[in-house]
Amino acid sequence: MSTRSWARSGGSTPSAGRWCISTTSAAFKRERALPRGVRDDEAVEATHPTDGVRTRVNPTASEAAELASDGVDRGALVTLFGRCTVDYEGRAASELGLGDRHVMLKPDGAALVHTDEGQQPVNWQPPGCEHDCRIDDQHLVVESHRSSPEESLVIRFSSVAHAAAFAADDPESLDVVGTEADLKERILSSPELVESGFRPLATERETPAGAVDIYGEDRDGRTVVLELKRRRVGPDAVGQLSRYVEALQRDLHADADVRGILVAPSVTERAEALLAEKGLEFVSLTPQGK
Amino acid sequence: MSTRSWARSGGSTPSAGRWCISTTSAAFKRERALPRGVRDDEAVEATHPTDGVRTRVNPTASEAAELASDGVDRGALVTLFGRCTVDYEGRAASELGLGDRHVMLKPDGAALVHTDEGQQPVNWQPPGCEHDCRIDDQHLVVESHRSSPEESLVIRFSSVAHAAAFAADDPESLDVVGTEADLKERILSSPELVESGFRPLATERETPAGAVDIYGEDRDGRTVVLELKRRRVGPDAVGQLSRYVEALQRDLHADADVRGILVAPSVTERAEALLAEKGLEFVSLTPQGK
DNA sequence: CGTGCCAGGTGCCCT
DNA sequence: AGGGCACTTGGCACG
Repeated sequence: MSTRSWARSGGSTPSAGRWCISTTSAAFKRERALPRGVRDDEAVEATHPTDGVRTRVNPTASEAAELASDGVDRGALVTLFGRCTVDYEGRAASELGLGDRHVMLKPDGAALVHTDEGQQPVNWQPPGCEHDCRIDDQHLVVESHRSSPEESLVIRFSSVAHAAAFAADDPESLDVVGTEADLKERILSSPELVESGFRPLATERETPAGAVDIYGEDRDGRTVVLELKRRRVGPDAVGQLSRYVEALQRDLHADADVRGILVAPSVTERAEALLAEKGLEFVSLTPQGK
Repeated sequence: MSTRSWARSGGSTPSAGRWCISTTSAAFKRERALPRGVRDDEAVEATHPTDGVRTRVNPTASEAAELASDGVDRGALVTLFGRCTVDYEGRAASELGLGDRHVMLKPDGAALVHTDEGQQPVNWQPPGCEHDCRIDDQHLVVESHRSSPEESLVIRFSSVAHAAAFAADDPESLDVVGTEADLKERILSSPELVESGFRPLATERETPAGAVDIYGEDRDGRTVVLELKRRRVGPDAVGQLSRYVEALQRDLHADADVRGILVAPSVTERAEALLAEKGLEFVSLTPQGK
């Protein structure tokens, strides 16, 4: 009943992963023709473009384990819903008593345990894990494990209300607008937004303290360091800018006059006080038209 | 077809949420007796302890919308799998073309869109949203919306391969070991781990720059500020400690001698350089027995 | 509600 | 593999 993740052994490139998944869809249909001696509350065959679904309601532990193991083996996205306990040990350790949760096993090795509350999973495992679905003492046990760091997630079901395996084909990638990168582009194409006469000279300029977002000169030829934030900032951003300014002052000359400007939609009160204390400046700018 | 979230209107306390959900389970059973003129590939009735599951494979858009809307209304955890586009607009904005994804709508108003890759959802909405499941131009459209900030997530399905609603009862809370709080407890009960003669005087002591993790005195009566981190730290933590030390030096007396000690498993090279530069110290400690 | 900060943060890019 | 940092960060605790 041990399982193997295609996504890991098949290669880490997205295209390889996608290929696995599209073949999975066909494999699903072949599999369905086989008599398995199980109740047919599985997925009905469909001509739907999105095919490749295996489902089971209130399965036995064995049925759930078979479906989950098979799905993992085929590179499907597997979901389980039922009453379970969850134990994690790795960078930290955690215990979670019996309750109803939704478990998702991804073909890239990620595992997610969701309760009915919160955006974040109550427990998880990052991509790159091995999913193992087995029967232990008549119950379904799902274990996701990885090395470096050594981490293991063990989900013990007392009952499974639903098990499903989905063959997913997703060629698209997300396109986001309104990030810090957009703010950078905006400033580079319209430097006067920072102040009249500002000339950007480099981005990601390296200093002993790290890379500066935008490095340039003001109208008087003084060195200017910009730290960009896409949202309202607190003291941490001031510390970051301060480190860069100090590093550049050391790096250039002892008497170098380096201006540091924090560019963000707004600053908190404490951050503003820190800015004043360090002799740093602030310019209000937002990524997009907002 | 508009929906309403029980978890939001019913109150924000966990116990209230749980009460809603347990009643939901009963409501599910009542509902199931009603003839609805739909194919019965829904969940079979079961005596299983984890009950309250409605499932539909390859539903029509209307069937999926009905199941999802009904589930949301009843405070269930709703999942959809199918081919869809996703548009988000709020703090930022994003577009995602057609692909197979898994959508989860939680009774607390959270929404998650997962592809077959990655631990993180490709799109999401935090708790507190209103989920709306409707038919638009023959297709299922799910919209999760919230105000303050104004944010909306729109999922347009070209086809739905699977729809499900789960009544979840989860009375347990997660117990984690190995956090910064554990490290704090460890130091408070064994201050000599930091250094011989160290005496903690306060935790979360307020300074103009923020609250100090542990505040105390060394064997010579000098003020000591501890900044704790559960894992290996970078320059940010040094900046944090530095801010506290500077603030305390100002706050006490101009000539106050304040020591700053970073307590963590280890530090990066650049962080170590920053520590030396600022005259701060480092003590290696880990939350648990690790 | 905003401010500040931890998190098993995750993800991305770089060396 | 490790470092540095952005993120629609999320989540919590506190004023």
